[in-house]
Amino acid sequence: MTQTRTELPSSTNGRAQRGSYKAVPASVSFPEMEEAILSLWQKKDVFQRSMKDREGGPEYVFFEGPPTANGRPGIHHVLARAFKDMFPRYKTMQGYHVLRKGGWDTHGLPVELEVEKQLGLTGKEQIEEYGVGKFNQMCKESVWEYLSDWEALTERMAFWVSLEDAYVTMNNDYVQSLWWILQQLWNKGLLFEGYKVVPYCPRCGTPLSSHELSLGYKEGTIDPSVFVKFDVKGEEDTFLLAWTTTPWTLPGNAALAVGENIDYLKVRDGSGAVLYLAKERAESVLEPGYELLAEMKGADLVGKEYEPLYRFGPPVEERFAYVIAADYVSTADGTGIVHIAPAFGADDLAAGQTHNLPVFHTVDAAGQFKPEVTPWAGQFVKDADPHISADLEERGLLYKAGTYEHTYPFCWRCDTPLIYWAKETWYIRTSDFKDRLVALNDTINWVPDHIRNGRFGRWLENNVDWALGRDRYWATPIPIWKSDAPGSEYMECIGSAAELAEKSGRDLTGLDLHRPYVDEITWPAPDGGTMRRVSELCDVWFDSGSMPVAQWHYPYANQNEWETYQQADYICEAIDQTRGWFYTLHAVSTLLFDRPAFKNVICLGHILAEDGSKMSKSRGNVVSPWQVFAEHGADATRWYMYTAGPPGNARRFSGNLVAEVKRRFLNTLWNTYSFFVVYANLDDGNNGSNEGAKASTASPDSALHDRWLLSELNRLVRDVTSAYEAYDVTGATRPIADFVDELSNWYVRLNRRRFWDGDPAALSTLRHTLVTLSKLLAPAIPFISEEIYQNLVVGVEPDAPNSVHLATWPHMDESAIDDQLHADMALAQKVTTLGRAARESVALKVRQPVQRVVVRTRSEEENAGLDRVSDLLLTELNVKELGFASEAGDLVDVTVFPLPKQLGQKYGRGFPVIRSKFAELDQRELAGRFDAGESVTVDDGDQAYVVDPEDVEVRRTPRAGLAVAEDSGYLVAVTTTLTPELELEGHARELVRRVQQLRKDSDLDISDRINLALTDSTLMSSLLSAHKAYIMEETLTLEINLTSGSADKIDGDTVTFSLGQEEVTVGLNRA
RNA sequence: GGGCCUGUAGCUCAGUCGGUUAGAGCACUGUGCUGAUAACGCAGGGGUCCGUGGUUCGAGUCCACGCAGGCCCA
Repeated sequence: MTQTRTELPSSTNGRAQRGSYKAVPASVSFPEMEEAILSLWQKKDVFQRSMKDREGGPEYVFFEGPPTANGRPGIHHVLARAFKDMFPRYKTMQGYHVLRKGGWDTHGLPVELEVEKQLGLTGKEQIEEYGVGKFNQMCKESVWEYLSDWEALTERMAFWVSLEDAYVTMNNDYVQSLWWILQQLWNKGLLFEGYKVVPYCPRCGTPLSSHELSLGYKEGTIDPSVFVKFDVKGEEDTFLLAWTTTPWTLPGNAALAVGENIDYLKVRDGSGAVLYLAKERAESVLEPGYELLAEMKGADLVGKEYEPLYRFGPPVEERFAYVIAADYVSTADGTGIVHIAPAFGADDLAAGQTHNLPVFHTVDAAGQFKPEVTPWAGQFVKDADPHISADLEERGLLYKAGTYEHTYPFCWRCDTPLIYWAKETWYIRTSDFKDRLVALNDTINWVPDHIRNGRFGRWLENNVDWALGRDRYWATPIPIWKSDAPGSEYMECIGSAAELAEKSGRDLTGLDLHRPYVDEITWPAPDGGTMRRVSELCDVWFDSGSMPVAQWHYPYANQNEWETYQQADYICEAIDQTRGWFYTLHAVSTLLFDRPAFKNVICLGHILAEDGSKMSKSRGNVVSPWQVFAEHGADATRWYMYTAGPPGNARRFSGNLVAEVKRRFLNTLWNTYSFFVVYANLDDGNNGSNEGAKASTASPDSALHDRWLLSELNRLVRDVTSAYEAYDVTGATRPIADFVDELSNWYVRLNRRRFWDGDPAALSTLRHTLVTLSKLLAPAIPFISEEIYQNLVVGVEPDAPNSVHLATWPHMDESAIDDQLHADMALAQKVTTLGRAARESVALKVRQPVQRVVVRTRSEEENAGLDRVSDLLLTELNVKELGFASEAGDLVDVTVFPLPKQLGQKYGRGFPVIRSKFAELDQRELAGRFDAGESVTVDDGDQAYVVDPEDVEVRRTPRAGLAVAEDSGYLVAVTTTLTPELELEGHARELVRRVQQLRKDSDLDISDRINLALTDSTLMSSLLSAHKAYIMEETLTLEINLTSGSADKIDGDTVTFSLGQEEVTVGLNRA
């Protein structure tokens, strides 16, 4: 509040600064201006100071989701970085200290693949041959391939983040923090080895990554299709019918799954056997001639037990061979009853975990049946398929068999069909924390809101244990050492390099905590074996999800920093991170600290090409950020990102779309700013001949306009601030664009005369508005806001902070907000628009004054409001008097409009009755009764409805001699008859306009004085006798000479045009 | 196959608690404009509010079932 007052002295602020602003060109190259601002920031060290100056203030914590620098940054990174940048800037201006520590993600498969490509290697065998040490060294270097691109782009778009201080996930300090976290989990018993179903190549003996998997899908693969009968216990000759294309998984069967809400049938087939299957599948699966016995829901089948097809190996304790419900069961193919083999399908394994089913791991690492599967031991599983079918057929358990054509994955390297196969790997037991994960998520502010209980919430509700292990090379080694003594289960989890040194009794200073070096560290196990590291590495998502801890090398250093920065106020990434970074941050924080890692998160949609298609290299529709910055600037790009639509939606992007916001918003802002500087810099010498005009600025209207603008400005501060507080980015930006439009096309346009006259109140109001805007815009468009602030504030106020990004956020001055004035002015704008439309309809140009405007509003209050701004309205519409339709007597048609909201809520189904009854009545009489404050009762024979005056709107429509325009209950009419006086005034204005245009065309300075020569006529002499002073004053004319006779006697720059019925020539000479 | 999101004018998007005739910008056409503005004002054409059914006096808005597109997973 103090701020508002100090910056708005009523006296001489605008005047005092005349000539003191840097001249501003009307058109500007934003990219060039931005480059200049970048070096200004550099010179003044503004970014560092924006953090340093706020030390001691409350902390606002931002976490940077680390990108990988081994790919080139694209426009989608600009999107994310624009949104990341905004809130730290806002909070800094609010007085918070915001540390902006950067980060880099450096491990993982993409890095390895890049290096494999460089070295021409294909596959793990070749990597091992090449040497893991050398390979990882290459990875370590490859990580920084595009670092300079990232740094340059980050700077150019003004994303303020400390890259020199960034955390790097591959550094030993970082890795040791990860080890510490794993040791914490280990101590809590949350790390365990279990099965994970992976796509597996039995020939290569290796799982495939999803990336490799996608290389090898083949359409039209032919596989067996068998329908198997599972004998239901306790029901004579009755079977559950299930379908599979992988008979070799049947010895691993542990259960059958149905969909709870799917309809099932019990039928008797031709052979007399009774079968269960889904109703929807019966027609296509069953041989014709079956008999329907019963119909039931899947839920009714749950729990039924059946005879296992096979019993290999030792007996198991767990209950199995019964029907469970699973929501992934469908009736798109098969029988609606799904065979569950936990060792051979990801869904199967998850269902098995849920129901505590045994995992029958019947297949070895070579894809062959294990010895206990006696009939087919040692056979490759795919080769065993026909034998298994034959066996079932023999036992009467095969309903039918055939082939099935589908898309199936093959090894991209050796073309062997892949199998889905349960591999032992390390897990984090997150599923134990499912309830906490869900409960803590409920406290997070998600933008958009639906992610919380939608995509993210559902993902948490279906939480399965986090498969942490990876069989690769370039990632954080899992720090578990295991005794190699036969049969030994002795293991230790190591939390730091120092601990490892102590265990091994070696000096490990300088040891690179990656493969193969950590694998070389061993020590004797207590049980006589040797402690060796397990072979696996961590999922790289564990790296980034652990950054709150690991970016500080906690707990081995920086305890204070950790205390301060352990929980983020704000993070922001794209929607694909729900199962990536958002999840891993949340999981690590929940398991370790039982609290969320972040309080607010903006989840961005993806960027699409201009036509809505995906942006990809192969389509050739990728937009380079550099090109857009060079053409339109970073501010324009950022502003487009913020305003184009809700952040969670996918947004289309192209240079054209950015060009549009630049033109519409940034240019308008810039021109308003440039306008201000031009007039604020005009020197006093210009005003000698303007004394008369100057007096007019003292009209009460000027105070009204200033009050209105300041009221709007403070409303804007209020709305933008609360939008920022709610992480509502469109709410924090779009209203500013609307405001700037009003500022330029309403306030400035209506008050041009005052600026010309140097009215201090107008200048100081506009300056205050522009300065406030520069602050409100600083977090969004850091360059232009800085440019404006530098000129309007730093240049003239030596004590002010010397960057807008070091300034404090504007305070809202509640006392300046006048809601009534807001409503009055909005109504005036509405009426002005309608009035112009009315003029348009009879081709009455605004320059031609008319006598009277008649307005119909929706209430008496609105009439009063319009009355308060009537001067303005009369000027805008160029009319002499304002009247209201209610006073117009017989000149109006009257209708009574029943208001649906009021009457609908009162009478419900009675509303249409009232409406039709009213339509039948005499409108003038009906209106008269309501006008008199009476209530009117209508009766439909059953019920009487009382309608009060406030339930209706009486609409009066002017008739004769008026031009009319109407919209949503408002109506504006203007008189169309012109008196000679009105016509003459119109001519005077026309003449002035022509002279002004001539001045412009003659390249005169706006303050040059002129002499005019005019062709003489009767019209001209009456025009001059009535309006000479006006014409001279408006056009800065010192002398007017009338020339009789031919127009070519007139010298100087001339223009000829028709005025009324006459041809007129004007000649202009500089005085 | 599952989950989440989106669908409103040729394009980009608003649309409050269900309530008066569904709006804005761009583009197009016409026209106007008194000295910042490659700007602005006004008008015109342009709508199956994705579809079907339901709830309601009343549905772009609420419910159900579909369709299309996007994303994530399988």
